[in-house]
Amino acid sequence: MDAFINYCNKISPLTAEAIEELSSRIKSKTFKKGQVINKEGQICRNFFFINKGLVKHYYPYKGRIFIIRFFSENNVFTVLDSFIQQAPAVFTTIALEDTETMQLTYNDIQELCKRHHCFETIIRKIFGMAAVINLKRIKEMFDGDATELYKNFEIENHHLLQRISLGDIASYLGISQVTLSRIRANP
Amino acid sequence: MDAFINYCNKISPLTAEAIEELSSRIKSKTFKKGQVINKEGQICRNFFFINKGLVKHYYPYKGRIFIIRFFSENNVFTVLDSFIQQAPAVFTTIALEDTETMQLTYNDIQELCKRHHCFETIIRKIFGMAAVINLKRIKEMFDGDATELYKNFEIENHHLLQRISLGDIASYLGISQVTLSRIRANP
DNA sequence: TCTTTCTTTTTACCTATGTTAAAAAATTAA
DNA sequence: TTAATTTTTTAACATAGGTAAAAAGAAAGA
Repeated sequence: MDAFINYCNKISPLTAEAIEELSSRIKSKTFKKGQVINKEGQICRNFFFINKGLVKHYYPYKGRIFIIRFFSENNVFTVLDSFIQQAPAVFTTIALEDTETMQLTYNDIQELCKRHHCFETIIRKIFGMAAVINLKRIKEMFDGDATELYKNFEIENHHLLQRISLGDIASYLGISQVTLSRIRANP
Repeated sequence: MDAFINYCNKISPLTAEAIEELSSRIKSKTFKKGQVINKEGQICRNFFFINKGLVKHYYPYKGRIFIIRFFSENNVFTVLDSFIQQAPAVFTTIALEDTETMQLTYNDIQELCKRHHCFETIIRKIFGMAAVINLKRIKEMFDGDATELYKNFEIENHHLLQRISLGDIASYLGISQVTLSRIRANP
């Protein structure tokens, strides 16, 4: 829990009262490797902070899967569209490793934002950063051919390279496993 | 200006004081068709509301251009990454039609957020929506082949179809003009 | 109205990447 | 350690869509 409060404080300072209320609301929850955290069609009612582990967030389409993003320790995540609109998710989220999280419900976030301006500031900044990250992802998807996409991924996600399978990297880049294997063979 | 206040109030109510301060800070600015609003490399210092007109937001890469998004009347826009981080933009924004906007500076937004919790709530929601829209765009980019991408675009942007050139639509979909022309020929 | 410029379509050709299937390698379980 | 399962590589083939260039059409300026 301290890790999350720390994470928040780095973004913008929390008052003592906000920390107290936050602490009383936040709950911990762990997921086993391979466990579904939120399935498509299901409303995502929680906002997570990852203490430890790795998660993939994907879009199942015509039998293939397309990975939107990976989330790892010391980051927040939620099924953004589903959470914000409290509507069924089009994405599925599953744990790629045993994962420990802290969570706040939709209602917790609403109440904390309403009661503590300092917390609303933090959420505003988190949402802003999420928008920027998604924007960057759109840009990257345009960046040239499969080889360039992979080179880019290697640079941007160096720290995760060994933890993610080739198949999942291919799904993230929107190319086939075979193509990615070819790229690795002829660098 | 009323249009923007209206837009805000629909998201979450503003107090009278917030409206007053907002009114005193907001400025109007118009752009001629083809005029650059913000160029890559340049820091975007403003947050815009479009009263009238159409804008394209693109990523110039290796001689080609890739359009991230179109913005039209009754919507806010800014070069999100550049604005939030006050860092040089990687995108360029230009007016596709004569465009009338209202604008607030980075500093205006910071001050308004700090002084009026109600305004911070609105910005939080706007950023949240921006993140969701970008997420949706990522998803759409995975949606099948060029033909499906175009069908999708036709549905989602029906109201803009007649205002955007074939070349720009192709740039938005990440396909060549020739391919799009082929698609239109063989529906 | 005629000319110039910009946009869209068509044609021809080529290459990157998808698909399917099978072999090889690596990881996990027994 | 061996067996079972999963992941990665390799090969052969098919094709969607890219590039370049020219023709046709539409819009803008003189």
